[in-house]
Amino acid sequence: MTKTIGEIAKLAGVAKSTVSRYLNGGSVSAKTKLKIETVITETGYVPNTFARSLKAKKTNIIGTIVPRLNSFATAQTLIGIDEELKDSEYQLLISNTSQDLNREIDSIYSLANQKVAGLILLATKVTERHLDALNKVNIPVILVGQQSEECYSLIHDDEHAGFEIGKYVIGQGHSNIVYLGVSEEDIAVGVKRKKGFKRATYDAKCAVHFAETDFDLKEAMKKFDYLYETYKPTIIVCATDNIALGILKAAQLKGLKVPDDLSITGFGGYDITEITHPSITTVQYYYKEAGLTAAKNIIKLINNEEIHKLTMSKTELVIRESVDKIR
Amino acid sequence: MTKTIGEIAKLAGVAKSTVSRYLNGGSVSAKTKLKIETVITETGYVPNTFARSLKAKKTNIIGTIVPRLNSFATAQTLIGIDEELKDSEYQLLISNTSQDLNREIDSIYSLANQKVAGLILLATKVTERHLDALNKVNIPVILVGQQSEECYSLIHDDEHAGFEIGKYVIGQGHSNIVYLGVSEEDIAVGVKRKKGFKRATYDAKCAVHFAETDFDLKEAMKKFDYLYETYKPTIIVCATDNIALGILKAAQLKGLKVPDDLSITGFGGYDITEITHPSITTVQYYYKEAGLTAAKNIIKLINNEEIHKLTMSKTELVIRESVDKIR
DNA sequence: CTGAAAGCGCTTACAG
DNA sequence: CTGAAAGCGCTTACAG
Repeated sequence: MTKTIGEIAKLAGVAKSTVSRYLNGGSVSAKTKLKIETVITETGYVPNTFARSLKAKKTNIIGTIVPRLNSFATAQTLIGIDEELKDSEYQLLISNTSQDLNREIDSIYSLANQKVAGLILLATKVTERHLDALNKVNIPVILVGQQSEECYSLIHDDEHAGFEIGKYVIGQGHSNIVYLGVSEEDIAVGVKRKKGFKRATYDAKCAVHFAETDFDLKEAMKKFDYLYETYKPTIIVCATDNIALGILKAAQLKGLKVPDDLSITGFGGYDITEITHPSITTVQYYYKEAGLTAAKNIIKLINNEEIHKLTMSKTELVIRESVDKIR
Repeated sequence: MTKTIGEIAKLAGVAKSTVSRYLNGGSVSAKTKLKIETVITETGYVPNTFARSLKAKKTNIIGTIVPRLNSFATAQTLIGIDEELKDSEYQLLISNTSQDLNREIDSIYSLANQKVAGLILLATKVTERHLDALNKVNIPVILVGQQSEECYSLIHDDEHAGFEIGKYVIGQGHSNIVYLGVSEEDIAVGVKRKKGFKRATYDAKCAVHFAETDFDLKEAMKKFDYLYETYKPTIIVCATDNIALGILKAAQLKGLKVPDDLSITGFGGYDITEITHPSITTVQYYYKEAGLTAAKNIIKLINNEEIHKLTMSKTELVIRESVDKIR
């Protein structure tokens, strides 16, 4: 059924090597080119990827390692990568790790073993083991979401995002604030967003109470009562939209009116924050665009073109209904 | 750097074919087995996938074609598949089509060309072209979400789901109902859910107005005003949670209180329906479990084991806050 | 520009 | 149980 390069060669009356050269853009005369072209379209010939990869010792696959499949940020980033890659000669291979660090490391080696042309790593944390693995496999890599001195990285401007939220919250007159962040192990979400927020609120005469939770919505809900009762804040600034969603739900379950009784903000710009009632004031992250850029960059790296060590994706404050003006 | 089977053979003092046999579970004596084992662990040898696939003319890849990446249903199904496959000898390859029918067909051929061992197709529609392609490529296939006589299928019990919602809505005393469905081109969502709902409401003395929208949340929002003004329903039964989310938002924007002024239901059991205020009464679909089962089934097919032509995934009514009791 | 030959790293009958 | 040999479908120097 499926043809080989040898059969194509025979049908076209040329040598295998000539067909191969035609396929790979080598020098072929106009008329042999035509002959081969005809045969190929007639037969619907498609080269065998394995044979090709075996010889060439590389593939046209871009491996993308993601921590989870069911996240807005992941999905959008993947969509961006996919969009950029689908019309290129590269193919996207997605490897999910379910937030298991070991699987993440394993995936690096396993994808390298499959001779992927490049690697995009949607990172939540960059450990020594990551760096070590990336070093060993020695293929082009782009980190997305976290930054490392030793890698090409694409990050969102978390600190700026935090700063914008901080400025806005102060501007709305809030002076008793809970900042509900996440562990500082996560540099982007845990450290930088908070840092930007601190910088914006530092000079203002306001109390900011810092608390921590994880990325889980339900966990945030559980934390709500304690935070609200302890600090009686007029606003809870949440380090992710997901956390904000949890706080919103918990507040509403308690019978509070948002934003009249309590204001809430998030980070990320997940679609759903526009749909809740009230809609949530947040900072828009451009995940899809980041994916596009990451894909473009990895292709450049593969082609030995220069790219910046660090690419910054912008963020933008989106003012909606969940923040009250305090007078 | 990376070793070949030949080097392993030399180090172990045996022939390549013996190493190969060891690798593939052929008969090898205990002591040669030990020798080879030692060398392999010492060297960290990993067989070259391409060489293997080239010879064997097949891979251990399960291709999964998805219509979109940013959907709760897709994500959950993929998580299920991934979970089942990650500890097996098979690898998951995800191919996104962005709801482009042509890309869907292309993906079938392209994955077949890559000699995937099996194919899982998260289908929204099954056309002649699909069947044709599936037929031609002649590899094990499982359809998920839609059913076809000519394929192994795994579907959710849409009709039952529709029936349950219908029974519940009637039981709550609603008699002026809008059923907001989708195009009948989609058998599962457009036809079966409605059919079940009709069956449940047929005998009741109530008015059901059938309307249609697409899968887009914003589109549903746009439809709201007309539906509400025209029919003055006490409830809008939406064919997906996404549509329900749109209707909920539109109703709230109009200043209606849900469920006091208007009740709303969905289908799917998306996480977010639990978080909205009010939470949405819906039918829980078990996407992740469906993914697990699909993966198990495709492996059985690959191994020439028997499976049922049709597997039904159950659905379950989840009563929450968005439906009022009418007296 | 074109072709013959070697080789990529594995597996698979076939002998022994 | 074990090994030598052929071959999977391609690409890549090397001659011409």
